[in-house]
Amino acid sequence: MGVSEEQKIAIENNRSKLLERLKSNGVKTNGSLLNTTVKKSNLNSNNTAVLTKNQNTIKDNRISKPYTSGTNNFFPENSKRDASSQHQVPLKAMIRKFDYIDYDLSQMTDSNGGFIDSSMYPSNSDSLRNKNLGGLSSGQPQAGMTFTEWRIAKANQMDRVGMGHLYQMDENKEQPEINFDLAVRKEYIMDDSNLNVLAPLSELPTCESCHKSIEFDSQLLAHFDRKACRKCVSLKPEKYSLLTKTECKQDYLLTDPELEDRKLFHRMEKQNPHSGTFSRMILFLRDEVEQYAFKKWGSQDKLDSEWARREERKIIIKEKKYQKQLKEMRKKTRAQEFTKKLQLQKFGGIDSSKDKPFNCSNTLFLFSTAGVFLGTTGSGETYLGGDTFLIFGTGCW
Amino acid sequence: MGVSEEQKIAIENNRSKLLERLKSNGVKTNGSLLNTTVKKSNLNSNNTAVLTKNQNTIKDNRISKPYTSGTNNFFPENSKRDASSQHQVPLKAMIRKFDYIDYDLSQMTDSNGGFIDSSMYPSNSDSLRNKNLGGLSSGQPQAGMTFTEWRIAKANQMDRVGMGHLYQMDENKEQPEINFDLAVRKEYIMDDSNLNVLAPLSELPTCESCHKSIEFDSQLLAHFDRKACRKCVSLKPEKYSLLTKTECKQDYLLTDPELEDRKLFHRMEKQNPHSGTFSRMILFLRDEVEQYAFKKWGSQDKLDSEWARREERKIIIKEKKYQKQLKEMRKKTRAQEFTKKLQLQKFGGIDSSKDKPFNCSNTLFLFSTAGVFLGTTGSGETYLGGDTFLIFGTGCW
DNA sequence: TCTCTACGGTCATCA
DNA sequence: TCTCTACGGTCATCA
Repeated sequence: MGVSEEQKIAIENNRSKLLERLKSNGVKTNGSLLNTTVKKSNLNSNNTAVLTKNQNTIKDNRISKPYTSGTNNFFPENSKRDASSQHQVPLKAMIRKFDYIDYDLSQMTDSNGGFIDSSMYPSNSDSLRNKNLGGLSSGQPQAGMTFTEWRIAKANQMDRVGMGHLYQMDENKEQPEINFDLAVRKEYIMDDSNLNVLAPLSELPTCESCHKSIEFDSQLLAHFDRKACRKCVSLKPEKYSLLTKTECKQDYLLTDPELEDRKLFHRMEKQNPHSGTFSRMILFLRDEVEQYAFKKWGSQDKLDSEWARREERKIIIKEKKYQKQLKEMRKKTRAQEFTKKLQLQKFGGIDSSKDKPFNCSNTLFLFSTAGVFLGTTGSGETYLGGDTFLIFGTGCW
Repeated sequence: MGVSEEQKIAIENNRSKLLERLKSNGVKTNGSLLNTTVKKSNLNSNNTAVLTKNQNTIKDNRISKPYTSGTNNFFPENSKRDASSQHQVPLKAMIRKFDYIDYDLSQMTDSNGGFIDSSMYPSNSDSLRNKNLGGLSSGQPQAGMTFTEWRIAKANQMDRVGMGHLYQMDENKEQPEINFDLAVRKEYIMDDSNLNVLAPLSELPTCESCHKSIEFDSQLLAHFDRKACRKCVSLKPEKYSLLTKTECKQDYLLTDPELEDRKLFHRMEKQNPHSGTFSRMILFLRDEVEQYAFKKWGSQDKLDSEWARREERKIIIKEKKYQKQLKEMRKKTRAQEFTKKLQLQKFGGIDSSKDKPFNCSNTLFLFSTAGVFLGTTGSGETYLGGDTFLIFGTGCW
């Protein structure tokens, strides 16, 4: 439908009102990082509001308060076992299947050629997802692993359920010079006898982001196969922050099947912050998700406009619903009033010429469903609440 | 919205037109059984048609050409191995897992207390669905079965994939006096040494429908645990006919999760009539489905009215879509015409006073989005194709 | 700082 | 005489 001048003005008004509201709710409209996402409640207005299409704003809404992967469970300073520092209410304990089941036959996949799953053997795992230690789909220690691999896999299990270290470290003990992060990369720093024979610095891989640090965020390394130092991780949330599954769906318009596809994204599971008995929270790496989403929707701009389109649509639908309810209400109220007035006229002594209940001051213009103009009602006719005409029918007018 | 007199007349017209069409398509509107269901194509009209609410008609549409369970695989006269008598095109062979896998570990259910599944032992199967032989969820022969039970289960497997008998019978051989149906009920007719010691007739159970026959439709017995003779089965399709899953969804408004719930309905699986490699066709007993649907929707009437409501809705939505397309088309055409005329006026020598392309003979009444009457356009103004006004806004008129 | 599945509908696609 | 899952959305409910 085309938009009249008057509508344009109304829309502009609404647009600026919305922007005001967003700002007052803590959403910044410049390029800096945001403290709040645009929540439903912010947009849930009864006015038909048009969303700003400013790219920065939309993008920034997406890169809102992130999960940083900086909370590194391998480091002693973060090794508090319970999550009470983050959550005021103590969480219910988590039920962890691998505590009492080592081999879950029900998780075996039917390969339609017997039940030998080549992915059980690391030497066979040539696919993208199996290539790295953190990506072993079950997170369980598997056959054919070295002890170090097993230890990492076990740590991943722990990470996944938010339980911290496999071997709890002494908090007072001084941090060893070679920390777990480096120990992980045994091919570089340890020989077969497990002695520390640190290779020359020039041969060590460095942070993918600053290309300086040789100490990596082990959570990122273990779960997402990315070598980045903790500093870069915390400084670049637009790349390294973690998103919940729900956020991925909302902000990047990904679907459940996509997010469930282990070949598409790495994932890290954590205890659900609401309760340990609830479904686990699933975290994705923004960088991976964003890359995929941009490809899926064609470009960042296309994703953004699709996002805006849907938000607008939501508002319009809400608006329509609201108007409908309002109309229903009004109809009902009028019918009640009408009945009351009738009763009063019948039984009371009201001067009906003074107090006609349903006279409309405006003339009604009657159209048939075909859009043909039928005529007008006389001024002062009684309006009984039913919709007696329709416009926008099939015909030409 | 209320309906004007003119609309009422149009609706009545459409209703009678629809009825004509339904009749000419072989859908009877009296109480007898139908040969055709009301297919989408029948209802797929561009007019806003109102469906008849005649209960018999709706019900009869539901009890349309049924799958009878009369094709009894236990009887020699029906023992043609392939389905070529029914299908002109030979079907592709079916892939049957149980031909090469005896125990499918991937089908094991995680009981969260180890993997001992009590339903594997018939003595433990006290639930409604496990109580009967046909209901063993996997259809596979299970541990602890007697040979007869195993034979029935095996026959069910065969039924399920539409492959007929386990032991093919000689078609020329005379039918034995005691047929398979009776043999199944060994507790009545056989002693432990498997000799035929037919019990007195008075002690045998009889058909649940006519209470006379002692020979039951074995398909119905095996899959649906119902003791009814083949005559009754074929005479009472409103009870004993079988419905595909798709039909259950369409006609009884059941959902996938309901139909997948093995505790709710018995089921029988057959080879997909389109191809053996497609997903198996799943058949349900109308009696069970109907009982459940009536309970689900409150009553038969409520189910019927819900069905009608949805059909009407579908038509209305189609109608709207069509009108929208039409309007789009017209708009486009007008724009093209307009351009053409302009070009002609510019370059040709047309008398524009005679041939004004877009003058509307009717006056336009302009409303704001708030429903406020703004005024009228002068007669003869040019209409440029955009919708320049909206009615039914928020205000009072 | 949540996740899953249900609902209503429609659809193509494939199996 | 088919079935399944995908899509878009919304929701309550429960976990």
